[in-house]
Amino acid sequence: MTQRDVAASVRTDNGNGATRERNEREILAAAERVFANHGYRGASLAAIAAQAGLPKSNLLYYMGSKRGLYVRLLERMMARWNALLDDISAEDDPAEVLEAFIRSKMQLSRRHPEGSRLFAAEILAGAPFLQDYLRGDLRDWVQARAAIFRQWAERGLMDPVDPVWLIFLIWSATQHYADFEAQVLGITDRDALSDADVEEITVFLTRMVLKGCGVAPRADESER
Amino acid sequence: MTQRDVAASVRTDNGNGATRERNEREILAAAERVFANHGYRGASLAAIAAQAGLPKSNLLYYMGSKRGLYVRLLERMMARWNALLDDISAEDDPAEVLEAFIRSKMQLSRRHPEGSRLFAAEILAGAPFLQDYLRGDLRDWVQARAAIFRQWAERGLMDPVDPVWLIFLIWSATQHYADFEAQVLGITDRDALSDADVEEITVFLTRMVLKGCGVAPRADESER
DNA sequence: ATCGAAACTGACCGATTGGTCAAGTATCGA
DNA sequence: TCGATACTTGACCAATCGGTCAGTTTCGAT
Repeated sequence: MTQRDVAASVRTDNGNGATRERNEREILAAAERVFANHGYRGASLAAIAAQAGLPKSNLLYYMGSKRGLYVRLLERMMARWNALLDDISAEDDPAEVLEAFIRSKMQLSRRHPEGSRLFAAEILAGAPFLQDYLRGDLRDWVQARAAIFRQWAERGLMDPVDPVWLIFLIWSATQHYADFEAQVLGITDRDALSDADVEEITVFLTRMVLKGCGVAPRADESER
Repeated sequence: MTQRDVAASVRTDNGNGATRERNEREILAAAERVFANHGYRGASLAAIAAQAGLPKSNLLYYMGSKRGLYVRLLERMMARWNALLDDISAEDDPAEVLEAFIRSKMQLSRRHPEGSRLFAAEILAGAPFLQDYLRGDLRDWVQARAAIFRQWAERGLMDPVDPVWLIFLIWSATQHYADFEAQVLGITDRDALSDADVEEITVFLTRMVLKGCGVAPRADESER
């Protein structure tokens, strides 16, 4: 962006790229909802366009094709995911790492429930678009963490549980509140989960996991 | 079943009702696969008919409509689910009950992965067909169990964790291996989960849950 | 004022959707 | 052998699908 362009977009909020940016944001949000509810095949461009308040032709003008739109949404969700995959080392405190892991995963589900459900629908369908990611980057990430968990176990900092099953346990438990939201709300007779609910669940899951695999709680987490 | 139907199926085992039975079984199996992969909207009768090896017209002859077929599959899955919702009382041993709970849920996901994914897709879509079930029978069942868990906690048999979150934890962790099978297999580089894998995961989850909420293991579960 | 590019959209396309229907064939008890 | 019932299926339907395209409007830079 040149300095003049910046000046232009400051001058008027519908400057050069602003229209495109706004419409794309609207389309992506609408598409995420529809794809999350009905999966790739079950989603229709007409439904997405209606949600976005745009003609179908306009939607295709920006996104090119249904497949392109879907892939773009998946990539955005994977980027959010990768953003919280911080590095850890065997020197870190297991309790701190596990709690941060659970908490950040829980917040991702909380902040992007539609994206989480979109991902879930993709996996349910057999991950036709994400095969390479699962067998590549994500597998590497899991194996790296697993190696560190094993070192912790050797040092007696936690029980010698299978690290991969442990990671799956944390993933499933946290993702549940986004993917199965309809079930959670129906059974607990709620309209929505409050921030307090989410915090309570986070604390519950953290305690279950830490105690379950024999990790001593953090120092500042007093017994009660 | 009417009296005439019973008489007919008793008379000859490949008699009148046998053709219907065989075709319906084939159709239901095919439909479960397709609905599980693509959800209600994403599934097409043509795809189901192709999987079942029947013309689409024949499929509709037996099932009446797409909606009717889908509802029938959901009801079949709920029946399987209800079949393992045995009654428990506060006098039972918490460790035994929790282990049986985890084990039977794990086996349900193992034996009927497509049914499990079908259910998951229905919930992902906002449970349009299962709202009443979730807010009725299933809620009652959860609340009944929760009451017993609380009694156990009062008697010091387990930590005073929120029973509902605990039930959701067990549901999500067990269901994960059916619903996210593609992810599990991709990350662990497997073609399928073996019986030994499932047993290992079951033992892992049982130990995590029992230890996590402070339940003493069963007497015959020796320490090692 | 004018020009080029970006944005926009209704009309339209062939393919697929769930579903109907009439015209069969198969199988059975009588 | 015969009528009834269950079963089978290709042809067909209106509606919807993802996508194309030509034509128009909008808008900033000159």
